[in-house]
Amino acid sequence: MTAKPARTLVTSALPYANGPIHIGHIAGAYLPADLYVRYLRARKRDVVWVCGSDEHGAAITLRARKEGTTPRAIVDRYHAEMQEAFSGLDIAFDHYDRTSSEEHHGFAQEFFLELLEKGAFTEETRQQFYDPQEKQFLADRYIQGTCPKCQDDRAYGDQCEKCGSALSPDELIDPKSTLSGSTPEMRETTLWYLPMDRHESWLKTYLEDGVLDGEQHHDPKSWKAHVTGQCKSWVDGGLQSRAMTRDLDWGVPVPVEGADGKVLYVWLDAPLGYITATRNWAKKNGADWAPYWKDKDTQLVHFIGKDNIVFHCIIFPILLKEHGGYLLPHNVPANEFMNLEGDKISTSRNWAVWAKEYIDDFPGRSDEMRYVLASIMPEQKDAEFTWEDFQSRVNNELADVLGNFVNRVVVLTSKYFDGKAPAASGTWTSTDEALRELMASTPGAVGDAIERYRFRDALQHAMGLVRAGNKYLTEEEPWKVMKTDAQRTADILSLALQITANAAIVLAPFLPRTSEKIATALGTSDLPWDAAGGDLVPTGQPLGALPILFEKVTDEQVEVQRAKLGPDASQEGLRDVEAEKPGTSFDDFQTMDLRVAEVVAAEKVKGADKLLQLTVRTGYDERTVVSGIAEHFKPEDVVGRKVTLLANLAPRKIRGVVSQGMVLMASTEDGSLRFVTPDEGAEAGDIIR
RNA sequence: GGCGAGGUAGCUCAGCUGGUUAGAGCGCAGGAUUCAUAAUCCUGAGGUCGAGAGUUCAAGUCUCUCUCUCGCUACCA
Repeated sequence: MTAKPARTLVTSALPYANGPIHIGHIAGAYLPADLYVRYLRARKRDVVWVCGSDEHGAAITLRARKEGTTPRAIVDRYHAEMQEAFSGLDIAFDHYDRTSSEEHHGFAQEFFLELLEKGAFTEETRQQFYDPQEKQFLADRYIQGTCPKCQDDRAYGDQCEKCGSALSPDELIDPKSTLSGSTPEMRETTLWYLPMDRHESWLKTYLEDGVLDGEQHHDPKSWKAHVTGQCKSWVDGGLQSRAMTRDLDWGVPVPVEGADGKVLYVWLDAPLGYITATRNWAKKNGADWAPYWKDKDTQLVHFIGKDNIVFHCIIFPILLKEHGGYLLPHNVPANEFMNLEGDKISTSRNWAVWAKEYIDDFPGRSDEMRYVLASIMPEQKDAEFTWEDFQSRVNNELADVLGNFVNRVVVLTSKYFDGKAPAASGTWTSTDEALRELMASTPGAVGDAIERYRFRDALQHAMGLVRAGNKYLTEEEPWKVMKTDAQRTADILSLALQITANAAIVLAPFLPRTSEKIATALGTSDLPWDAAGGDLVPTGQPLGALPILFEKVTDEQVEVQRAKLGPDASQEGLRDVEAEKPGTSFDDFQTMDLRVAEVVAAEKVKGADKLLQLTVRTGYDERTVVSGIAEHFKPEDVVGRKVTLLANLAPRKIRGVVSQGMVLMASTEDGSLRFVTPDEGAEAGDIIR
């Protein structure tokens, strides 16, 4: 993109509406987009930024069931909560939409039908069980019946757990739906697949050379290495067909006769939400949405986290191109992940800094969090947020360098020139000239960095101007010069005021609130980016009030925040774990044969990361058990241990090895495993009951 | 197991197409200074650029092997 685009459409990943927003989300896809868009707006470019809640998918229905409520209630709650979190951090979308809206359903269906007409999908028609009561087709796992081989009456549609034989649903005797218990009927159904292998050739050119339809589309070197790298590895590895519909009752219904109980796959549904959002933005603002998605001189940029790369760079582009008429992304500046206090961010372990809680605890201090996240943004590798680092950046950089600089300038001007911008003589010393050059070049440096998605670098440039201002004041010592030379003092402070005004402009994308406060203190409300680099505060302009820009973060505040991490203490030991399974019977329990066993040998299964092949002694035989614990235990750690064995589990071939039983493990909150070990004195072969 | 991205000063990170003594911020040590939110400024110490081998007149920067971290994926739940 050397030529300036006529307009830019920016999207941020649609956050999934089943949990609150934390700083990892913010630093990944929202703050960078916000910085980029604020900058473009300041440059008076035509830019629209859309986002919205992703409200479909199985995870939401499961959560609703667990909480005893409806999917609608879940998404309504999080839709509201997420908007609050974003606005608390001044993440200012032009439009924030949601995928459960009527407009989106209508548009997504229309889009799907056009793709269908154009033959973008391959159709596979087959007989599948249908639950008339639940009005949906049943995945193999949702059907239970009697195994034709061993007559066990709890065989699933894909496999009998008792004898281990692989089954297909129609082999089952007396099949039942596990959803309703009713007898399913066979119906003809169509599945739609996206055959991605058809698209390998143009994708390769698009990703590697930035060429699309024979034209230069974007500069591939401007893409981040990890984005291009991951995409190329997918395409080179050969693309597979991917199902574009799911059997679910919560989502965009497939708009085809006889497709009851089928919805569009979320990865078809969600990115189309970008387009819906743009349409709704246009409707709201009396604008035309089409140029933003269809005109060749529009630039399309997707901000996402690294886990979404393939969908935005491969699958969505395929859909857009197949449909025709739509633009493909010109850049996808995906960020890596943000870690927290030495560990991964985890919603379930409450190892996160929640955007909403931050604003509750630090009201009005969104700029501080924006600043810190921008300075440590995971642009090319994973980054780490710690509260100590937060404190040190806020105190040393924002309060001491920026806040104090502005304060010095305003106080000196008030003291010596009655609070009005003094008149400069017009002759500058070489020191002055050097500083004026930096002032002139800083907006360009900041802007270039932002346009290349180098936000930390941009912030460094902006803060560099402030640092230079501090140095200038210290070296020129206006408080001494004033005693002998009022005009020279006026020159110094005049320049310092221009530096302050320029800093307010280049920092505005990062620190919108602070920038406004500085403008007010300089007696103006209008500091346009296009005037940056030169003199912005006219002679004689009366200065306004300057509040303390940044309070220091205290050690106590840091401690409070750190103490909040991890399992919630107020819950008094109650954990947020999976709901209990529905009741079972004593008879059912009796079918399981649990025994104490001793591991006598262990080795890694070749070609598998997670599997250990164990030889266990039961007291009456020795057998092989394959266990998925290799990531947590080395073979030498488990030999000699007494374990709990589910002895009568149907044998099953795993990675070429027949496993005769299962070793019971406790799964801890952090995802690691512990053996269920009998107390001292229990011997191999002891029966557990 | 396959693939991708990383591993650079105590900490957080920059280092584009290979080129003289490897950089920034913080922290640390010493000094200057007082207009200012005990703030600011200067100077300094500090790195065998994950390990090993290779290509080259020259490698943090290219090639190969190994190792660790993160992600995708497979096998697995």
